Amino acid sequence: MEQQRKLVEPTKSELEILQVLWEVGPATVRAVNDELLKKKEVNYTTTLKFMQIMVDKGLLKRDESQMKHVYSVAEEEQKTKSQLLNKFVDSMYQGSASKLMMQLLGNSNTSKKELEEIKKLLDNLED
Amino acid sequence: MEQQRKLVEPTKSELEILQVLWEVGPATVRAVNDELLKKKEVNYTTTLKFMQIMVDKGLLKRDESQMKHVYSVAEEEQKTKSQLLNKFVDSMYQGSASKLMMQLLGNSNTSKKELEEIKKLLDNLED
DNA sequence: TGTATGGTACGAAAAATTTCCTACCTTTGG
DNA sequence: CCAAAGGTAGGAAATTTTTCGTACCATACA
Repeated sequence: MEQQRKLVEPTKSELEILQVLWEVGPATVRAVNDELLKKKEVNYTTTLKFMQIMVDKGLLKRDESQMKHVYSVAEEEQKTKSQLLNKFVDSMYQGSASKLMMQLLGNSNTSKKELEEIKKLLDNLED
Repeated sequence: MEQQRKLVEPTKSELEILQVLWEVGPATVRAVNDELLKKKEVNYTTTLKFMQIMVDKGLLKRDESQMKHVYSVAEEEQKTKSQLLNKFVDSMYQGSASKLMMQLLGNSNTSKKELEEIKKLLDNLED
């Protein structure tokens, strides 16, 4: 049963699967599950079910030409991440990227090295 | 039934309530609900229930000395936001703030004005 | 006084998300 | 050919999150 367009939000678990596919590219359920297993206990059929649901929702595409179906993401990694980031900025910082930055800067977890990186980025952006 | 310490994650709905309390400060259920109503349809008792649950989870505190209980957040806004941001950066950008920045920069929603703001921030940080 | 109004508490229904059991199919190797 | 291994499909149970009905208490005021 095919589903609609309208920008489906991945759930927590679905996002984990997206992460794996972003990292390793198109893959079988087995491969994805093995990857997930490095982080937490999860049953093969559970992962299978999720990936089926995600196809249904339009989050993934599936190549069924082989018995071992190969799944890949339906949207580009950057597009999806950007959507999620936007939603995050909107809901947490009233859409203000610089407010988010301030948080990041006041954040001990953001290292000096990171800050240098960021400055470099901005400088390059001048052009 | 009082709950544990261990950094409870607010759910989507709980986060909405936190947002309101961050904005208006300590408030009654009625006040929070009225605020929520500006954004979406929501029943008074639903909001009440959430806020009770949140007290239980340790996300909110409650002053019961008056009949109209007054709720306030249990943790500082910045602390909570910072936690959530960290989790977001970790899960989406492998903990790299500069990766997140790049996303933000490549993002049409981030305006020139925002970028200026951010540069200013970083410059001030030099000291 | 007593009734309308507006609060809280509680439990349970409804919906969404997560998990897993079972049936069944295909491939592989002895 | 048969059994074992490893796939998919689908339904349904379990859990978590969300929603709401109802009971009950307090206050206000006609």
